[in-house]
Amino acid sequence: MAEAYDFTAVERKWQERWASEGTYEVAQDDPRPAYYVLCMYPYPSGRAHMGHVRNYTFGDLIVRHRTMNGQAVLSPIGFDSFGLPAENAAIQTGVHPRTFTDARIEELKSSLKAIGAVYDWRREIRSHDPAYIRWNQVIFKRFLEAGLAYRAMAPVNWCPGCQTVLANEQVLADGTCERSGDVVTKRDLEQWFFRITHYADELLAALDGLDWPERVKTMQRNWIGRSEGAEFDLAVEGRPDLKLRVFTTRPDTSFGMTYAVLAPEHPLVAELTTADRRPDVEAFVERVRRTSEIERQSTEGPLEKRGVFTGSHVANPFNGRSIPVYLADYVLMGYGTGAIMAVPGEDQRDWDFAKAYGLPIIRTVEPPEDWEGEAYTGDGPAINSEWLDGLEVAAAKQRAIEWLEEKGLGVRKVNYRLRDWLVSRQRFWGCPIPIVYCADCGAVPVPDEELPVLAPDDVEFRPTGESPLKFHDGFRLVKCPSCGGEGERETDTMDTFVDSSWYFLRFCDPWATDEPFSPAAAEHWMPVDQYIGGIEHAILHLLYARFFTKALADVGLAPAGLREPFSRLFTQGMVRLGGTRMSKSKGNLVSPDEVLAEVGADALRLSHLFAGPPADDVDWEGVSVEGCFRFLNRLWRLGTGQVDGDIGDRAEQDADVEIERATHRLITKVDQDYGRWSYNTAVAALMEFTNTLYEYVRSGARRQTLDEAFDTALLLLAPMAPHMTAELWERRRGGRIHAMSWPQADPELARLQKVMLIVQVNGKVRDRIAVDADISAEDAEAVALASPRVVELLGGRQAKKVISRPPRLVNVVV
RNA sequence: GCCCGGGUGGCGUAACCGGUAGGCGCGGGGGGCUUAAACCCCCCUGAGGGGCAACCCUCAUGUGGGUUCGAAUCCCACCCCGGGCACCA
Repeated sequence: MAEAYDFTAVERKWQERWASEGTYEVAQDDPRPAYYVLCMYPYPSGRAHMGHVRNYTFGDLIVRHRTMNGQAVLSPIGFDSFGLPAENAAIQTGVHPRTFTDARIEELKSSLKAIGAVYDWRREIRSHDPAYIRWNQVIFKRFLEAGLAYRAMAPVNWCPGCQTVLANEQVLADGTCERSGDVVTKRDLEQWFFRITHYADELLAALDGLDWPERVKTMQRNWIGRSEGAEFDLAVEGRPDLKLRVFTTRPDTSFGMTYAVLAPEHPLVAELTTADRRPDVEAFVERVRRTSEIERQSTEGPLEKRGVFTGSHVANPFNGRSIPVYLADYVLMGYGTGAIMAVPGEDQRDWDFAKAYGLPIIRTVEPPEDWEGEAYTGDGPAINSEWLDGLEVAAAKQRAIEWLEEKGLGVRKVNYRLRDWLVSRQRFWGCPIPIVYCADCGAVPVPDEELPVLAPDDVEFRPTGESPLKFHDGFRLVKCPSCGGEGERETDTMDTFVDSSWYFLRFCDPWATDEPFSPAAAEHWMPVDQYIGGIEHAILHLLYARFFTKALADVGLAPAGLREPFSRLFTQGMVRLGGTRMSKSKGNLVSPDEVLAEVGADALRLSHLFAGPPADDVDWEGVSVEGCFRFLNRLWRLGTGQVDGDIGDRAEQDADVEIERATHRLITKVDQDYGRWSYNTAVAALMEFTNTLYEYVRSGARRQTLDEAFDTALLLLAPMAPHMTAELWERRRGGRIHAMSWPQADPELARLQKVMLIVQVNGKVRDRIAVDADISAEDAEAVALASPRVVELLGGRQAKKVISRPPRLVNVVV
């Protein structure tokens, strides 16, 4: 029966079975403990790429592993199906984005099935599904009612490539668009925002309790950027009607302020500019306005050109001293009050500016004696600060804030770098914002019973860069829901990150028709126990989803106690090729389909798992598909009796007991590895074990021992290579391997009984002696000293010291 | 500049709590099977040296120091690679 493994037939057979038997469909009333595994909502870009395969292999493996461990595992999937590529395709080909998108979804679905990933397909979600759109719009309205959504005029990020505005999170540090790479410009537009800043403190504090990679948490902390300090007013000299409010994190250094600075966009600029300074100031403001955001953000450029004196002076409330007011491009209107007090002694930027403009510098913190730098930002006693003198920084801060509050001059204040989330997008292929504008009533929400607001199909896609909705009168011109007068529909759609901010909740109850999801279902499944995705979403998606979860709980749509969506997050590494990221534009894609055709799904999955630690990037060039394929075929031959050797029934001998013991050690090892995401070493252990079984068969095996050992290995491998293990199990034992219980190691059997004792002399290995695993320190020492090698090396000398660490090691020091 | 990761054979990786560095796989070499090749099976494979041999010795985990009986692992300094943040007052 020399039957080669026919992966094509076996994979098809089992994929059909898993689907037809509904193996991974779960219900809320399942008595087993609930467990929720989720891979990040994929954008349907067609056939899966290697990054997808890696991601979904991990996800699928966990689903199967947890199920074998007796849990009711919720494993849903859906498609983040709104977005620009479909709209761009429509402009190029005239095909409607829905047609385009649905075709891509089918491709991705068939890819997922082809790698053997299993889901509760009944729960599938698509963002562009009218039912999903409806609940998106309802959520928008609830946020609006709760004050968590609002419309405001603001200088916003405009991406000329995407022809839409972007959220701050979607603009990279270099001022380019996260999606298209175009340079983002600023525009003043009236747009819709979500008040994510309302949750700034909670979003920050709750990070501590999350089992997430520290790297991701740090990135979120930086992004939220909390800083504590004080806000207070500076009286404008000669203008009792004006005050200049500043924010500082260092109120303790206030006695050292020697000038103040406004952002060029500050509303008081005109008021504070004196007649003789006006030409210079206006020229400066004009120049800054023309400067691109990137240039302005860069630290480059001569400081002399980056500021200008206004001609006005303000009073330092701490000592009444008069200080000049400047404008500088490095002060940002969007943060704090858009104005600062400058303390060059303790802030390097202020120091540099003071040097450039010949402004005085007063130190208010005593630097260490060996201090050779310029501005000193470290700890130390206050100096030159009257009643703060001698206090350390933290105490001086508190004292200064108390003083400001006592005198009614200012308040303690916390500021965040985080801005509200701009959700308007001037695009067609997204969820319409359910608002009608009326000359009399203003912005009126569309009544719930009229939802969803759906984009019309009879639109023409033209490369004008503007949303076709703007030119579709049938869509745009409507009656005001409030007064019945002439109204105009909002033609902007929502950021697609809105869709991915609550899909994991909808998965709990995708059948709900009266609400986005039933709170009871969310209560049952949420939070997601294991979330898996790429590090690239560290800020964007993961921060938005956290905000949504809190906001939905607060508006009563989600359980009140549900504050965080993802208890545990795993961020897998990227798949690269030849050192660079695989991408369509680079033309360096390795298609999973080709690999699938050559070696099948199990070998492809194992290749990803074996390639290295899941959190690390992998270079596909170094991935050994062959090795995994060979391993599977070796396993197949062993499992189907195609290995030469002597297998018979007999009484148990020492060699058999050794195999039994090795089997239990394998269980311990592999089980541990599953628990710590160390699949590469789990695969290595299974390979090693298979090699051991080959030797065992060659040297004469006891049938029962071999079968138990082999079947245990199959069980351990079942989550990783589901097709072959299912087939072998059915042939050998009958039934479904994935319905079996996860093997349990017998600790007594797993324990080694004989160990190699390493004998060192002066830290160098000089002998190895087999000893009992439970040998005492004294016995180990005696054995070691009796070793001929040791006796020889000692040459009659007395050991100065003997370190005995049974059962592994004895070190003889002479 | 600051904050995280990471530098181990020809390559990808392993070594979990300071205790045999190199397990697994790739690649390479040798042998078997075969008319032949592929597949498959077995053995060898860090570098250098010694021995007829079983074996033995020395060196080796980015570099340089340190702690320790003992360091890939801990500490200090430095170099290189990857990632994040970077006028946020």
